Amino acid sequence: MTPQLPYATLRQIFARFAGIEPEPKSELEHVNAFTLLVAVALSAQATDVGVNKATRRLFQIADTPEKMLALGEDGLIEHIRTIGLYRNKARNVIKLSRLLIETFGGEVPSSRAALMTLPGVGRKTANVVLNMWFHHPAQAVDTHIFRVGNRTGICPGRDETAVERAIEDNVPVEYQAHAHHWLILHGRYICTARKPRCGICPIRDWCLYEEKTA
DNA sequence: ATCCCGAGGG
DNA sequence: CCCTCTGGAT
Repeated sequence: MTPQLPYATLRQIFARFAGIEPEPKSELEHVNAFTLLVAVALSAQATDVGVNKATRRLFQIADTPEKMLALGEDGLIEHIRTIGLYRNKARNVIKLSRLLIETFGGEVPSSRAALMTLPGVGRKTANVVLNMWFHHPAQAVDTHIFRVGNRTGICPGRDETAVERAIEDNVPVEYQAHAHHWLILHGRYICTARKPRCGICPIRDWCLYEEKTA
């Protein structure tokens, strides 16, 4: 495994991220807590661009659990057919909407345990909602953060939970609130899975990745 | 470990 | 063609 970069180096790396983008935010479109939850659930193994394309119209029709139930599973499928895994996602969103109404008073719950009782909501999705909506210092580890964390040495770990711990234990506290989105954006546009753009990487000086091609 | 599963890029 | 995209349930 790639060794963990020292604390002093992480300070320099995140100071660099903060200089480039002081207020990094999600590129997932949403209008309230419910639509954020749905958008994040739909984003599993899919691009933000693809999810936004589908939810732009969907959320004009169904931006509450009640309206989502009224739309129904088949109606929902018509909107998200262009997103991968759409059958599982449609079923989960309908069941999740019903559960929100029947068990949580129509509100999105604010604890990780409660969020994870919702169908289609695992630890990663729960942590994104906690971070973005409730401003908890929760570290959601997705495909980008897992790859970037291990490739660079910023937050290495064998599985998602280990990476989550590495962030909590090693990233300077003042940077933890924004760490998630900084790492996401870095992974999406610079440290890409297939052909990382090391030639324009702002943290190249500290990176432990060997293949520093252009 | 496997399945789900379309769009976009290379 | 193959790989990747803010995973989760079985």
